[in-house]
Amino acid sequence: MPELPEVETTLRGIEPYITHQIVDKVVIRQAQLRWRIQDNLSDILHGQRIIGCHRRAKYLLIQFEIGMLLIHLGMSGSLRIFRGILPAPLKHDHVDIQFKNGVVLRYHDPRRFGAMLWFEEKCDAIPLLTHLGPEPLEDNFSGEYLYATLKKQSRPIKTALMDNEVVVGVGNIYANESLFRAGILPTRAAKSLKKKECIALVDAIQKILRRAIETGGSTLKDFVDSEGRSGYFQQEYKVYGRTGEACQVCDTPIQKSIIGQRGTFFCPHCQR
DNA sequence: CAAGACTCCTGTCAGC
DNA sequence: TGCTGACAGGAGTCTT
Repeated sequence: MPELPEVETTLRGIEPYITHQIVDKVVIRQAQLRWRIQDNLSDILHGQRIIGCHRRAKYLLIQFEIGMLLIHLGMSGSLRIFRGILPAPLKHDHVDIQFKNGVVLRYHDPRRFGAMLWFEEKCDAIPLLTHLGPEPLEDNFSGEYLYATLKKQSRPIKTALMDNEVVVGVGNIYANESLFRAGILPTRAAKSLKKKECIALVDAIQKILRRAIETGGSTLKDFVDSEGRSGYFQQEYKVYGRTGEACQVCDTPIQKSIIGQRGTFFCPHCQR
């Protein structure tokens, strides 16, 4: 799935083209995503101007004067901008948002785990957004914060990292990679981490996410950014999907296990 | 209350 | 080669 770097990359890709633009219509070819897109979305948005685009966790928030369109890319979603001639929709091109100036924002999502929801209430009244923890790249996500938060948690550290109430935007791939870089076994009880380890872990998460954003961001091989280029962060995985391969640091074979129903990859020698 | 299982969906890949 | 089945994955929700 697009993890946070992909969502951020997507935001940066679409934002310049759609901010201040006025919606002409919304064409919905497949409304059944994770939740059904409401039928009258085109009526609601017709003639409405986008006043800003933001990201919170992996949610894209498209702000209008009368409300907000929340878009989640699920695990296989992508958004593309088209100007000029609009190509015929491909399979899984579920929604087009057409603007008065001719620009089209097209939503593509083969597995339909994504979402496109309209809210008229304020952000702090939207349940999806109210229980989210800190953004991983902001100052309030620190080693001290993580240490304090995990202090009483007996669940595995990897499970805690992937919990959006602890920190948002760390999905399975980045949880695996950051634990490897911090030298921490994913099975460790969260509360067993020393403050030093929490600091190292936060540092690893931030380095990996920043690097992924810099390189354009990609997790799934079919991720496509807003102009249709695919990312290439997947070339840099150290443990994810490398079961049996030699650890790049110590040559020990990478092991795989399942934690919280998620594939978990680690080096039993480098991670303690 | 916490932890785990289940759910949505389709493309991909292993196994026969 | 073709078919079947398992699997992946974010995150809300239901079950234990």
